Amino acid sequence: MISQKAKYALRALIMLAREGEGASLQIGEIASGQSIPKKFLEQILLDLKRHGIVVSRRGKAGGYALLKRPDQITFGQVLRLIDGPIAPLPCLSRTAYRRCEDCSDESGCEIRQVFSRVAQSAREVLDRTTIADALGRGRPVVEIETFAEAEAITS
Amino acid sequence: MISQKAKYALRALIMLAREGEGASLQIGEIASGQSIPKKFLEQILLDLKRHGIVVSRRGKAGGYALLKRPDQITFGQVLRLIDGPIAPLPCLSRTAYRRCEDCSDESGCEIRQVFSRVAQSAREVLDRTTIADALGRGRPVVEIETFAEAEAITS
DNA sequence: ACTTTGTCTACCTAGTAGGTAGGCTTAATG
DNA sequence: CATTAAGCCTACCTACTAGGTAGACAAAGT
Repeated sequence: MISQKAKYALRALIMLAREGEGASLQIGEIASGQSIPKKFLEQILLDLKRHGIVVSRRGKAGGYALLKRPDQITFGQVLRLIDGPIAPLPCLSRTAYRRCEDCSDESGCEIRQVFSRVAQSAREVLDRTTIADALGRGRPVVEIETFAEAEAITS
Repeated sequence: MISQKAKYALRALIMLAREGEGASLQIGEIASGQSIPKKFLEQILLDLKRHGIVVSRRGKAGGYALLKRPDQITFGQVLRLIDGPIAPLPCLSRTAYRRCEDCSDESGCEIRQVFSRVAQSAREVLDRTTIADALGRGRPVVEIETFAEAEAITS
């Protein structure tokens, strides 16, 4: 299950993207528009800002706007930065690999083998789908044809 | 991330399956063989028993054995009974559907649409792969379709 | 100055993960 | 029929996390 926080983050980004290029919204507008607790959203946006996805302006008439283009923000990125690794086992994460303590033979681990397929297909969706894709009734997801291309995205 | 408990359950089932048809093992044997805390494993096996996956015999020379055939026990079943729903959103679970509180229009929800693809592919793997599949060095039941997928498995 | 926005730090509460402890029941076996 | 070795059951514990709240401070527009 993805966290409430990640859902809020995605909803906020989608709302900002809908606003159009360069446009900004205030925390309060997003919060009431999406029924997100305002002070909680504050922390989330701050987090997105620290990761360079969004910019803010302070003071009267301040607010938040997207820094990256909607088609350059993937669900995977957002999810990783809010919820942590996507992989179902630490030993399968590319971005935050950790050995399983109790696993003696990683490459022979049957459980790992099965879940590696789950992880792979989850990444395939999440690292390819962008905020822009989610937005319109526009075309779903672009097919990726080469392995190199997939690698580039997954980085 | 799947829980430690689910991993233990799967490892115990795999070990029992390796033992062969009708054969039984004691909690202690499984616990030490797989480095699982014994009293914790006790609870897990009890749970598997209540769900009809495993049978026990009490008293001296007791132990546990598989009740279902290894090819009739899927990873999905085990995961659901230990960790709960597989779906990344409550509103996507088939076995434990729940509306998202704060979602006004479920069918139009962009987040749901994206994650439904993740859920779908996770189910595709987990509900098809059985303990028997995990066992052998034989390849899993599901066809391998993409290069990336093949990469992931051999890695 | 004053007001309205974002920023930062601290804190809170319920629930869960990952176990431990210990008494009770069942069944071989000597 | 007592002993002993297994599973069964209930209770409990500790650390951590999810999902927030609270409130003082800092910048910027008017």
